[in-house]
Amino acid sequence: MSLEHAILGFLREQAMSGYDLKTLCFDHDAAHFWTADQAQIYRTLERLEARALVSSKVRRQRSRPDRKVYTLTQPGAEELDRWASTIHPLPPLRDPFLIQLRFAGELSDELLLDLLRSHRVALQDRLDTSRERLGVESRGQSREVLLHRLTLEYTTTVTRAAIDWVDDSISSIETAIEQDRPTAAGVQRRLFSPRTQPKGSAS
Amino acid sequence: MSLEHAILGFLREQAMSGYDLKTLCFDHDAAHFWTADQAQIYRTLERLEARALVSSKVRRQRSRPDRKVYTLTQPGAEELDRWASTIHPLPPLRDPFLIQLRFAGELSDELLLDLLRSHRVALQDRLDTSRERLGVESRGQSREVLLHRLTLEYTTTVTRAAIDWVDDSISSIETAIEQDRPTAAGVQRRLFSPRTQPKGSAS
DNA sequence: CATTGCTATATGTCCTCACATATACTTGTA
DNA sequence: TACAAGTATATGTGAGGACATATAGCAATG
Repeated sequence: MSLEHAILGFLREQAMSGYDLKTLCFDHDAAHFWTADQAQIYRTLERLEARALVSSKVRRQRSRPDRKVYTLTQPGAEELDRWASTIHPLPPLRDPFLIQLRFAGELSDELLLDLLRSHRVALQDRLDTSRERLGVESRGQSREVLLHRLTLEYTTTVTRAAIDWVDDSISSIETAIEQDRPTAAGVQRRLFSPRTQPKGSAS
Repeated sequence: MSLEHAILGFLREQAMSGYDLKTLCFDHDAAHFWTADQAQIYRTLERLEARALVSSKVRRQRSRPDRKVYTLTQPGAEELDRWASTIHPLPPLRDPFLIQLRFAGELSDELLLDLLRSHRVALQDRLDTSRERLGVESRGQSREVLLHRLTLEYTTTVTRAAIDWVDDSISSIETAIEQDRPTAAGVQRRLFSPRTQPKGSAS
């Protein structure tokens, strides 16, 4: 499981509590390539401890709830290395926006374009965030920092490409709408408008 | 749910059985942006019928098992339109390969590069497949065909970008390895090798 | 003094998805 | 004639993940 190994990876870098993993690691470091909610992290830690891949000890704190600090064990480190050196099959793409686009045939032209424009805004926001992090977090030449930088560059590269695709798609659709419009002779050359739109001169 | 609406979308285009949805739609048409196994499709159809978004009738066949053909109902069409015109939040990126890369710090240089090269092969295969489909399936100017083409172009664009990223990453790592090598003076300038590698002159 | 917010862990529940298996009849092949 | 492969639907089960809620003490704010 990916989450299990992500946790093992973070614990290799530093012994931590579940709370730290959530707030420091999954909400920040790994936020651009993997998310996990708190319940999931705690239950995964339990499972990892049951399998002796991590161990925990409670550290009492005055004026704070106790912390359960998890440490990577030797078997845990071995499992992480084994997993990290295994070639895993590429999981299939899975994008709900493409379902939406694929079946947007009945939408009005304006609604369809709005959908794409909103998608672009969301992607641009993601791009801005990852670029900002690239500038701030990627100083240094250690192997760890380089690998971390590469994951951030992945997000920026792929998101940039997605934005380009949105722009091209908007252009394609606008062109199709243009060609669909009545020409000077008032003849509808191509039926691009959705079927729910008026089709001829009726109404 | 995305799968529900994908099924509604396919049924709007053509009344079909669960078997058809699996073999004709999800294994081909939608394979580049959403996959679904057979059990999932059948159970989703049951749920959709219980909510009256689709209706079914059994068509007896000689020399074949009966077919349960599903048709989109009016409420189903309305639900599809409603969903398709709603702006949905962008789901977070989620890529197991980036976890692997992020925690590949202990791997040998060669293993790390092999991982990236294998990933590149898998991506190239995906790119070839989607390009081929773009050439074959995207003839025509109807709105449906255009939208379908756009989804295929998404896959090619984003996959192409991912391949470029892999290539850049391989270069970055090779450069780092190069800089890590002992210089003419035999001095290790930078610790790029993983910690499990020999660190100094010990043994 | 009351409320909100932060630190910290834990549990319940539901949904989606994946994998395996069962059934049943037919056609094509060895 | 036996076996595999195709057509077609259905069920069992478990993993992974999302959301909500509970508990509990302390700090800061109004």
